[in-house]
Amino acid sequence: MRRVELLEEIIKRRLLYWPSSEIYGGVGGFYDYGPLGVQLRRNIVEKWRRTFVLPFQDLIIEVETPIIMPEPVFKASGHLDHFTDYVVGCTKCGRKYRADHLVEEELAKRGLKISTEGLSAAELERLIAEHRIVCPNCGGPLGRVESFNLLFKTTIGPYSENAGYLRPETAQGIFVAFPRLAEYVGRRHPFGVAQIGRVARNEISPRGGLMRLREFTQMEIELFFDPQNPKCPYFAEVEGLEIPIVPEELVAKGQTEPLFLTAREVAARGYANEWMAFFMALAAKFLKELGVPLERQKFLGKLPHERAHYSAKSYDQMVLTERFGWVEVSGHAYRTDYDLSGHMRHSGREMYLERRLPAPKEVEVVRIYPNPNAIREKYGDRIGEVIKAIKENEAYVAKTFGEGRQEVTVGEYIVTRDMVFIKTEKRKTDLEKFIPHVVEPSFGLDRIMYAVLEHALAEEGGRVYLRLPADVAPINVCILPIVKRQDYVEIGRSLRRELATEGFLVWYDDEGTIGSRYAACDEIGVPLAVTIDERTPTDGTVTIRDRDTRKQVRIGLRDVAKFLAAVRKGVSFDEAAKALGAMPV
RNA sequence: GCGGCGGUAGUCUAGCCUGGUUUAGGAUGGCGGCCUCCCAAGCCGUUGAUCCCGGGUUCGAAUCCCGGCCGCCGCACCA
Repeated sequence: MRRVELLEEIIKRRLLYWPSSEIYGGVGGFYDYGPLGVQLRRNIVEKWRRTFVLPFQDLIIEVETPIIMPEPVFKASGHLDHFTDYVVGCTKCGRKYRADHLVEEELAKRGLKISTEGLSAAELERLIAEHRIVCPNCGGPLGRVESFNLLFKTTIGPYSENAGYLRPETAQGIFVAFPRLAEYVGRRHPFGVAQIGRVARNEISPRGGLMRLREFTQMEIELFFDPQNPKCPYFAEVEGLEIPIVPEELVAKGQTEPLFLTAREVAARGYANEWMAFFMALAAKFLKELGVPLERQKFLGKLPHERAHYSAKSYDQMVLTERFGWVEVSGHAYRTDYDLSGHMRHSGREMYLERRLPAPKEVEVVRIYPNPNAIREKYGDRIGEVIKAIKENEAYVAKTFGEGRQEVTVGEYIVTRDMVFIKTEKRKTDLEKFIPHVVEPSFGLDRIMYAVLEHALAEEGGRVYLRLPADVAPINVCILPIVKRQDYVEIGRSLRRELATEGFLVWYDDEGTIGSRYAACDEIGVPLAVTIDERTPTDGTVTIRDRDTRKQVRIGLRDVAKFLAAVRKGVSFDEAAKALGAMPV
């Protein structure tokens, strides 16, 4: 725990992050990020984009959607029903249980298999009373069943009945915009949509610093593909990468040790489809490059009852931390067509893509023809709009009536069966509609940032510093005149301005001893330090120092930017020095 | 939400048990200056604390009691 304490102290003192609303006592689960924290987060986000989005930009696009969405979205997504927990407490020992789980388990013990899916609090209470279920811990009587919804609720506009919710995942904004996004990519598939943004969950008890926040940042991709063709065109690029994986079947046996398989093996053994394996391989590489070695990562298969309501298969990417043990930094879910189907059902909007058949086939098409007389009877002059709405949702209308229902809502109109004629026609086509399936990798930025900090912490002798990867370090370089002398200071300040203009984050300091300034820079993970000394004013050279080895070389002032750029790109200190013809010190 | 422990300058911490020389002490940091030419050196000055909040006990509370907030640990929860 000593290392954890050292890290905590640096985080507080150097203001990476701290509890929000502190002067009013603070609220659990909310944190502010300071200047260094913001920069570190931004760099991690950019690295994520460089890993998951930019290389595949012909396939994966990026959007940004609102944090607040209206109630129907979460009705359709299942969050209003499934994001609610029913909790029941023992009146004697005070233990709390998930009411639905408790009822199912207790009745299962008595050989009664029932599903509590969709039951209300009152119905659960009735079951508890009926079957005389008591506290499994102490046998005491159970109290009232209370419901707890993890969605933050708010109202949109001045009318309180217009409910809105803070999104619990960025995904829904993407699903809801699916028709437009599909149009943007020319209705080709597969395609993916990335989103980085804030989400909120009203957690019962936030705990563990950044590990369980009520508001946090997600980096997600919804990858839409044809379930009949689950091939990932870029799979060859990752198939050799290793994935430490504990597949479901081993989790079920109680195994926690991962198998180290290549992405190819993971897909071949059916542990995940190519798309999931693709993202998992990239995720493992991403965390590795952030400083978390593969041996401290694993992808844990989720058993059916552990999965979210929308998921047919899930892996949690876990990393081993000193402070919290194994924590989930990303979730990889196979969401099937759950979300798009749900939104299609609730909104009436079509969520199809088309696949081309190898040979044209004759299909029966159910066509809908509006019955103007019947429509005018009910809607009068608005007949034009109604007909337009019916035409736009022809397939949906046909399907609904096909199921034998007598009315259907399209847009703001209720269309009854008598308002349309339904005709079955035969047609040749080589297109077939389908609702795409979705594979979703979802990353928690805040947790990743913590894991990165913990893994970066280095303690050597009396020295404590952050060995952050150069491309995520919040500050790129420190500029330090060896002493505070006017000509050194001037050179230092102008170098600072020059580098800043070129897009580097620069820390300038001319106060105190050089040793303590090096230490202060190392402590926040600045990879390089430039020192201006007696040679600088005469020959225009400076020394540049490597954070990890404290090794120094001498380069020309005009090469500093090149050196920084190389190191930020991943070139080692020695290689950068060699490439620029640096002189040993 | 339950139980245990904790909360003193930016940071770390002494004092609390045993209430009163404590205008709450130290270290480190910040700021100004001196000195300083390579890995947290020295000197001078200065700045720093709602002792978490509220209430109670008492002549007197950082200190004792109660409630709350926040944090840590365990249990529960984490769709």
